[in-house]
Amino acid sequence: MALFAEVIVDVPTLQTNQPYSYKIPERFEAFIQKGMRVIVPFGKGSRTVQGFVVGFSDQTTFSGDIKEIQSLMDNSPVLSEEMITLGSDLAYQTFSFQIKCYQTMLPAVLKARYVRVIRVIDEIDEDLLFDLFKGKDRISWEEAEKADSLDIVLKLEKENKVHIDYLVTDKSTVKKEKYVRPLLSYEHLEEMKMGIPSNAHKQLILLNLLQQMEKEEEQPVTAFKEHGLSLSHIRTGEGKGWCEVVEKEVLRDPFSDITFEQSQPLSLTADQKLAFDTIDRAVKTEQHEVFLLQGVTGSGKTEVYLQTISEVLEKDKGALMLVPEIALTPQMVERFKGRFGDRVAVLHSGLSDGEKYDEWRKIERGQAQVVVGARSSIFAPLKKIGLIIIDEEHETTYKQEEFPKYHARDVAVWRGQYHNCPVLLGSATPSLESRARAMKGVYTLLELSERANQAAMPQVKVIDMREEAKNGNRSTFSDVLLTELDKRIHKNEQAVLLLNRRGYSSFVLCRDCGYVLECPNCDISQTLHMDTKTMKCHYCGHEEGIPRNCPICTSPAIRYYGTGTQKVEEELQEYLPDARIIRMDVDTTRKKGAHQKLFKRFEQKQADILLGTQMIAKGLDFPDVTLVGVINADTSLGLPDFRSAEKTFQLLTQVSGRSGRGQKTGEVIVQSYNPDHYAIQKAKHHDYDSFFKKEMNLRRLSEYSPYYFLLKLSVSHENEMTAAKKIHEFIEFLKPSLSEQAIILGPTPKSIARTHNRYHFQTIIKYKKEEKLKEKCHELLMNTQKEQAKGLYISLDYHPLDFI
DNA sequence: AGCACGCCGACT
DNA sequence: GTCGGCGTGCTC
Repeated sequence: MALFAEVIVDVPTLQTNQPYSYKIPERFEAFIQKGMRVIVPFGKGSRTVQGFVVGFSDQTTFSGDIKEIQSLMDNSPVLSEEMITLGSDLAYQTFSFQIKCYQTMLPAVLKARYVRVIRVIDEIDEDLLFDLFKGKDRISWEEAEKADSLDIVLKLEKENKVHIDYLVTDKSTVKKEKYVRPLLSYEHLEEMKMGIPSNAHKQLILLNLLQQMEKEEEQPVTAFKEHGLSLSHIRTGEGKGWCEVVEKEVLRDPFSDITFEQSQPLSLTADQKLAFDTIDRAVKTEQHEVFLLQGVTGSGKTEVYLQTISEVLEKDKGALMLVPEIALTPQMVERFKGRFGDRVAVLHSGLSDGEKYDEWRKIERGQAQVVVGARSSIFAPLKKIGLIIIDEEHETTYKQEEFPKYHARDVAVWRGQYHNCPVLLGSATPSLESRARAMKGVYTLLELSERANQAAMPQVKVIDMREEAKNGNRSTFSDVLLTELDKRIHKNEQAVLLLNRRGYSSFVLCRDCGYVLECPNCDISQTLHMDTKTMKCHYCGHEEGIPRNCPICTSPAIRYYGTGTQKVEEELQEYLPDARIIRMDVDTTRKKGAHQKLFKRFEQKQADILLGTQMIAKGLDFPDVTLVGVINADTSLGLPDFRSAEKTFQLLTQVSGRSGRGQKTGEVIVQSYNPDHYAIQKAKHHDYDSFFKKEMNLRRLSEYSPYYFLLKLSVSHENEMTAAKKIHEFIEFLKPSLSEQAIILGPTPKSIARTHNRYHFQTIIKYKKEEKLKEKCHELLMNTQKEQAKGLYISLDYHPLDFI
């Protein structure tokens, strides 16, 4: 047996971001395993913290006294060998702490909770005992804090009158249910009937029910309650030795009250079959390969997923499928549960922590082999993975914006390599990065170019809002859109209206010519800052005055652009008084399950128009929707982001795909002040390929991804000068190790330059190949530990998606 | 993070 | 003289 356990402790700092050696007490020798959570003493006092055992060793270089592990928190490991390695890799790649990675990979309930308890161990002053301890022998740290008596407590501790216990627990609760078990045989129970009073009806019922069971068979107490028996009735029987009540561990099933209709595999189109065969070959030969499945909206990507997963299950392996949170609709869950039944575990944000934990255990124990879920499901504890799918791979929600700032796609590829299994990226509108990789042969491209049910792609009309303005229509809606909406209401068909409100930044747009003010250096939109009354570029910091007239057409109608959903709804109701409208935005969907309810209402045709933001663009399948309207296509074009055209194209394509899914052909109306913009024109013609070509060319010229990689460095401090000085200093530190090719944008104050009384600055490094950059960044973080401890905040984001 | 050690100002 | 302020450095 190894002498020491190597433990990653729950102290998220750089200095402690390494394994610590602990002695293994004899009593744990037989039980301790890699990947278990342990409680260890840490630091000078008697503080204890949670830790993860990541390895064992027979010797240690540490010269000080080595402490012992205090206790084990698990009976079996919560982290597999794979997860231990993945966590430490992830920490390095994302500039994060190992402990944070492990915590992110596990259900929230397994995270440590720390409780400090003050316990009286010697005679103390009676008044004090009464005042502070209320006559008890212990109180919690929080109670003492509330009573403002921490100074007294610390004094008492010095005098050895009280002891402070550091307790480590977690929030994991295993749900238990009570079961009844007869202890007597049928005949024996029959005899018992003689002995009870004639008016003891409940007892008689109980005896009868017990007689219907085999001896020692178990039935839940709830089954007895249906016959009018309470727990106390059963307890009486228990007292008489007829039966006993036992507790059994059960898994919460969030879908227990829903029955899923069994669904059968559909026959595949030629395209689908080809895609299926190609992926299936990689599954069968256990080859790691990344596939990009590019299929137009409605081309049946999901059916390809389902059938490939079936093959994976045949091989006795598991499959992992990631979808964006908002696409995790009951419709989607139904399709998976319908095909694979109980073998599916679903992880989404609507579940309680306890429910998530149970789904996690179901996977861990091998009771579920198919996992469907949002971003963090990429860490699902499947032991043998045969396939990983990322649906809507272009979605930005796959990148976590908090530490660790990981991208699920990168983790998917990592796990795919580990398990020797294919990774399948699916989208109607792949990110430029993925498509470019497919062109270079890094990924294998598979295409589905036709809709599965032979339905035609919807007709897209682009309405020039400048013309509308010229004709005196200054409202949110064009005449054409209103007319078409009215038609739908009378034909008893439905419409979806998208209010494009991507991001929160404001920009200025010319209402006469559609011009958006751009940065002369960075080719991205400038953002309006009312505090300084200027236009600013978020990338390089360029700043200029707010234009009074359009620099292109000299019109004075150049102004701030943006509208709220509620305002739009009111306006729409005015124009169409008979329309039944469902509004979906953050306000109406805040409550748990509100989302589903609203969709259900729309599905049951209790409304004519579904008006909403981004959340209505994805994955919905309503056969009676024959019109999709995009109210303001320009909002996403004006984003201060070099991906604004790509995001606009994706959004328009996705939302157009909602129209004409049934038998009737669909129509799409896009309102814009920039009707000729290529993102809008290419979306209109459903032409991904030529959009890709055009956008790639622009990216090459403006030196952005996928031609360049990006790294974002953010610094903040309560003192503006310090923050500014430091970020310059850090750039100077990194610069010498960069090649000629690298380009540094900024530094610049962030759009919200001051939050929580801190000043934020950021800089973006564009580069092609910098072998030493990552290492140098780690060096930077190590060198600045002291300053970081003194309130200087440094954050590095590898492949950032967010520049605001 | 949290705690102890350590070196300077206003009190019993 | 001491109590206690929070600056600094370490935690197997």
